[in-house]
Amino acid sequence: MLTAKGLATRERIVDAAAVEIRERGISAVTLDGIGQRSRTGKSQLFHYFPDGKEQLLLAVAEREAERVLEDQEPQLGQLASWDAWQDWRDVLVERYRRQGVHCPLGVLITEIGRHTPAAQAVTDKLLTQWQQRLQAGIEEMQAAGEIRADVDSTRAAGALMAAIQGGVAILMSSGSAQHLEYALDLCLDYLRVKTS
Amino acid sequence: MLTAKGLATRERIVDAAAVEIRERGISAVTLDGIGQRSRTGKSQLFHYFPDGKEQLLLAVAEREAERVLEDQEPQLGQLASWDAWQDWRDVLVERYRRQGVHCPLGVLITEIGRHTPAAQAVTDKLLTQWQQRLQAGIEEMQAAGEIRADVDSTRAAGALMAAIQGGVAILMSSGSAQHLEYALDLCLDYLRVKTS
DNA sequence: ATGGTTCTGGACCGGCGGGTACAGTCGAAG
DNA sequence: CTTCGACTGTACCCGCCGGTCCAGAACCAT
Repeated sequence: MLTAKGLATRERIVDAAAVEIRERGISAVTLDGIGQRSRTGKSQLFHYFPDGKEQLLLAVAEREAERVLEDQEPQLGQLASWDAWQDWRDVLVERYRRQGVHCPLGVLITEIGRHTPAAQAVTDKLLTQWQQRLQAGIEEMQAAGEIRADVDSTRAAGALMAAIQGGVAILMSSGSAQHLEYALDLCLDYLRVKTS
Repeated sequence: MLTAKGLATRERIVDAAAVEIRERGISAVTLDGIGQRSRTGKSQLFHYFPDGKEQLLLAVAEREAERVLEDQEPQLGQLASWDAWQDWRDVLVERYRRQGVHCPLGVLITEIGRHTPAAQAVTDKLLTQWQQRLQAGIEEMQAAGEIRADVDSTRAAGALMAAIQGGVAILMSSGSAQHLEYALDLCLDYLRVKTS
């Protein structure tokens, strides 16, 4: 089992791993480095994560995935007016602009993502939840007559997801959030169109 | 200098590295593995790439970047009608659907991309060229009266780029090209809108 | 053929990093 | 205060992998 002290240590390790990934990049992350930053050693590390590095990295991925959605609250839950959508857009852009070049989640996924099913599940869950929230917002707007009824909300939400992911990908490699804004705004403009 | 034989060997090495990255993922790529697949040894490897692994990987990245644009020809150069746009879209989706989970370029960039300026330049060049081609196509359509004149071609082309990158990113982690299609189609629908 | 260059094979090295072993220390329950 | 499990520090192991070295084979020009 886990005592309070143990839990705190475990948390310190995950935090340290997350920071280490952000600052040095996934390929430069070492267990020793994580140990040093969290003021622990490999013995603790393997005590809390018996399966070693992979298990630890997975824990970090789960934590980061939760954070992605949390950072969009409360805006993501109140997409019932154009102002609200704009607010959400601004929060999202700002969040990623600040994060800048370092996308711990993306890096984590591309690194361990396609090999282990567990990591893949983390991505799937995040993407699905995110998209559902957007779709719910679109449908709310349709119910209020603000978006044409003939817009396919699944497709639109899916496109929005791709726009976000792509914008962030380009942000990571170029450092500019311009594409993210372009893509987001184009999607929103599309939704705002009154007549097809 | 380089003899014909040497050039062939060099090519074999780059090919082998590209395949190795596709099949095993960047983190599992080793010089020994590349040597084995290309029926060479590390001595040749360092003979043709004195700066070692990084230089080799960069060469692979350059090759893959060129291929990305080549694979879209001739469609990318003839975006002068809606049918042509549709053809381009289909070619793109099919290309990435076939490539499936393995995106050597993306992987390469996220791995060595943000650290070395040389690798960053490869991405920038690809993205810029690609976007310019799209923008030229949009402007051609505008000149022909097929797209509203008040559409900002730079923004639209940028959004299209983000849509593609995001769609591919999701394709890589989920295996489905659905999002890529949604995003592409939404952008094209947006361009097709007659009245704002 | 002969000299010089390019090309190739194979043995070697050094350190880095994930993982293990073990001997403790702490802390709470009885 | 004892006891037992959770917790922690240290030292160690070992396989892997990027990189080096050098001797020799192949190739090319004159």
